[in-house]
Amino acid sequence: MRARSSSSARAGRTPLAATVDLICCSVADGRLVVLAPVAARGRRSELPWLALDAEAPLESAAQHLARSSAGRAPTWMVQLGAFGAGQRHPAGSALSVAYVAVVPIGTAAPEGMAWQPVDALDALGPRQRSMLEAAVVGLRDRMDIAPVAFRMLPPTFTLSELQEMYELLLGRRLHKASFRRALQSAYLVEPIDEWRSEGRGRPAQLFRYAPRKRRGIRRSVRFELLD
Amino acid sequence: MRARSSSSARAGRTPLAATVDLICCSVADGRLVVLAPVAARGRRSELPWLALDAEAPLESAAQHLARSSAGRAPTWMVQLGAFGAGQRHPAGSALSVAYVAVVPIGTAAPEGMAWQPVDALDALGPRQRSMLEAAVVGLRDRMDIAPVAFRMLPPTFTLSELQEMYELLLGRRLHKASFRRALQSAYLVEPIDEWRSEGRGRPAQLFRYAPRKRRGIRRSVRFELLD
DNA sequence: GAAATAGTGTCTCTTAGACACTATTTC
DNA sequence: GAAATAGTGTCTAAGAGACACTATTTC
Repeated sequence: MRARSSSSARAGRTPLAATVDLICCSVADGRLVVLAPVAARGRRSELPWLALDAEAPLESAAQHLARSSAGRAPTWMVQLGAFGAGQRHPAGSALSVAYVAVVPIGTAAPEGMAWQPVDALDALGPRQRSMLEAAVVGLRDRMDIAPVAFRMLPPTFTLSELQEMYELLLGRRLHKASFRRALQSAYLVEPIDEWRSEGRGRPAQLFRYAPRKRRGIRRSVRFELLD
Repeated sequence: MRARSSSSARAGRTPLAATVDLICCSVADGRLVVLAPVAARGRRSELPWLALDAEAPLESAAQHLARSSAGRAPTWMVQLGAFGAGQRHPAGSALSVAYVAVVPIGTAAPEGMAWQPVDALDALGPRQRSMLEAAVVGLRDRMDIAPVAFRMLPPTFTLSELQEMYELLLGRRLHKASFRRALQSAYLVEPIDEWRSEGRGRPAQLFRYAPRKRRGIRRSVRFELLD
């Protein structure tokens, strides 16, 4: 068979149902959590989704879905990719475009929705399970090039809070002095003239995310292939 | 408006046309090239695509499209994401799922197809142009975690060829000694008992891609945010 | 021998992590 | 003062890039 390319028949002959799905992440009780509608007892859980129509741009649809499920605009969002591939979806759609979004720690879940720890959200359908796994990996992998951790924090935060957020998302402990040194030389935060005392211990200075333009970050070649 | 989640209507009410699109890359004459059907004079160029139906898994559809357009199975392939968003597509589809694939240098284009330098493929439609740009960035960004450069080379190659491939994809020169040192300590290649003489100069030893399992690559935290 | 390409040894500078320390608060 | 948390200075080892060199081929 040689359908080689576009010289074949026009598309549109086989219309299919598609959705935009949302993995909206935040942090609660020191765990990564995801927004999901409260499921009835013993029923399948699912992630928020929206039927996609031909007119609306993907980004708008995702933004709209995020706003309506989280009750506020996400502080960061990115497309994860398309999922389909014979995996069942709650909407019965053939294709789903997944977006991962982030809202700051402490954001309340709207009526009918709840924050579920990502590792405790069992009863998901197969396709949405794949998406959730991709989302967790995706957040971790993008932390070095996108302000994921910052967007999960309130506008002002302490460096310890920032480090804890990094540790949570990366899933491992970090070295305090190294963390601060690297942060310093990246010109990403700016101290504000405010301190916060958290019970015992010396009060911590508050910082704000204020990235300064940096020219040409010239990474060296890295060979971290696993395959 | 509060459609909050899946509690709204079932999807499937608004079926739409979708395609799988392929950005199949290789190298020719020291440039990154992409596979495209030969366009008639003055006509729009386009990238290979395939109408997507509800049954076939995305991966299979992409594999099939790649085989039929390149005349062989790609040596590496990954999904780039979904594109739609009000950008026109040659098939008139509402949604396209893009895959970027790689075949080794020197692969001949099948009848009716041709290798076009990525920076010379002007007359693409808006959606496929976005995909092409995403593909080039995607290849570059994945080089450190996936064997993209290796898959663009024949099974055996010299270290100079490998370095040139890295330089081409990264778009910058690399330091020879550093490159080899890093490669060495990554245990990715294996010398074979064969040398190649390329005209003048000392013959180069041939190598094979033979990654050895490495446990826990523990990258340090990096802050390379641009946003 | 000259030119060209392959491949390596050494030096320096940067940086990540370890360690240990100082600083400031509550009890 | 003890305990707890914030924040820093210094040492060491690893790694990247620069430089210069050796090695092996064709002409």
